[in-house]
Amino acid sequence: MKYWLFKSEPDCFSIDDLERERTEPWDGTRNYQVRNMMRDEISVGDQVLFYHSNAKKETGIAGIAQVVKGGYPDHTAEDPHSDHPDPKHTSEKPIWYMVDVQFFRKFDEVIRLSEMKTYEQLLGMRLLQKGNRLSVFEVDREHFDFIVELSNN
DNA sequence: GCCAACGTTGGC
DNA sequence: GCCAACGTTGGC
Repeated sequence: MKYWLFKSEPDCFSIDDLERERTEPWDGTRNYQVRNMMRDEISVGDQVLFYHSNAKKETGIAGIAQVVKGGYPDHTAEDPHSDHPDPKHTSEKPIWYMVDVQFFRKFDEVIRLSEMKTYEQLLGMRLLQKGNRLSVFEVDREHFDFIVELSNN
């Protein structure tokens, strides 16, 4: 089993939205590195830290989700009215992929980015490295476990 | 709203 | 293949 961090702007889609919907396709990713992970690496049963980026109040990790469907073509790319259409993507030759995630748990309090920066144990996390703009990346188990512990305090 | 750090595009 | 210009991300 692998661990991941998925970023979402809460104004657009938050942990509360996922809790209400229960399961959602993580569509709209238009970055090749993320595409490769969606297509090849993220699989059913993997755990996901749900990160609120660009949040008005609390930027940080808001809860946990679980992958319930592995990579499959992101058909929203075919829809000219979607947020991120791509005419080069077709159902015969898909370019973009997505996975389905299911709500697992919402943290009582968002674990803020500013708080995470204070823990030596998390310094290696990609999230805390300068210039990191990937919206999806793998998380080490130790970092995942540490964050889950923080959420229980 | 500002701006640093990327990623992508396109001319050459 | 290089690289400037442009667009996007995302913290602050």
